[in-house]
Amino acid sequence: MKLTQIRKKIILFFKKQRKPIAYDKIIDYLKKNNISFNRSTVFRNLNFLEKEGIIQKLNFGDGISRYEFLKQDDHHHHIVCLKCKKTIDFFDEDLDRLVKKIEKKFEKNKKFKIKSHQFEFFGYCQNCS
Amino acid sequence: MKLTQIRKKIILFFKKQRKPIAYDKIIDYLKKNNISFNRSTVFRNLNFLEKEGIIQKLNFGDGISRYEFLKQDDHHHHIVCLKCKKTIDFFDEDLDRLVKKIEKKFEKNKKFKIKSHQFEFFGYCQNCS
DNA sequence: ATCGTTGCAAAGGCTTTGCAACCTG
DNA sequence: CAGGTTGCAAAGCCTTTGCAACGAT
Repeated sequence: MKLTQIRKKIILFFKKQRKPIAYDKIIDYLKKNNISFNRSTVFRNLNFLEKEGIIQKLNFGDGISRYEFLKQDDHHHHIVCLKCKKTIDFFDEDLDRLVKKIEKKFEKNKKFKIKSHQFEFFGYCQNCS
Repeated sequence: MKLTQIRKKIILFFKKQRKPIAYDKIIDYLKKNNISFNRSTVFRNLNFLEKEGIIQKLNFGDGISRYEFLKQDDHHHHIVCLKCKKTIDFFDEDLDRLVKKIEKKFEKNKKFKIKSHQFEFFGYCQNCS
């Protein structure tokens, strides 16, 4: 992986934020910091970084792709405000255990090779409700 | 709600299928059955039927909206094949209980009013793996 | 007859692509 | 220096919208 200028900036932004970021927030950031960019390049980098496992694509059901910096052993889920899109991370040990159990069951019974899952809650945060 | 010709056909299709259907599958169906349609009208009906709670929008993380006929007391989740997009429904009582517990916890601690959640598994079905 | 719904055409928003030029390693 | 990466411009999708005409109740 080549560390081009724009790629560095994007990775840095993800590292600093450590939360789900939509494409247009990245554009805002680049503009605000007078970093020259091209939209295709930003998209290409998002796809690339996702493929490399550096960021993770998230999907809050509003048609907007968000990405989040991915640390190892950092499995967590999100609670997403339907209005302001603020997110809270959460991890629940019981849930994790149960999910693993369910996965095993389906690999066995339905011969379905489970690769990933998405689990997010939606609602309204204190400000928005 | 007016039962126009096209709306009837779309609802009928959802009722017959009882599984997640993408927009273009609906178009295919209408074409195959020589039902005249207009793309905007199909979209408008999908939005309308979702708003009315007749169908439910699903989100499998591939950027394609899928909709599924919604029965009352029919809460279930999906296991989705990453390749052919075939889905298996599943319902797990323990999971349901745990989800409710988690929701309560977050409403209390984080003052987050939970409205919905998405929980889907992804992997490869027997044919595709 | 009313008012929700449709068809049409156009546009909007997000994302991808081909190609030549460029820059990183 | 080579091959990955970028910039540009264009196009591809999916989806929405304004408006006049239509049709279900």
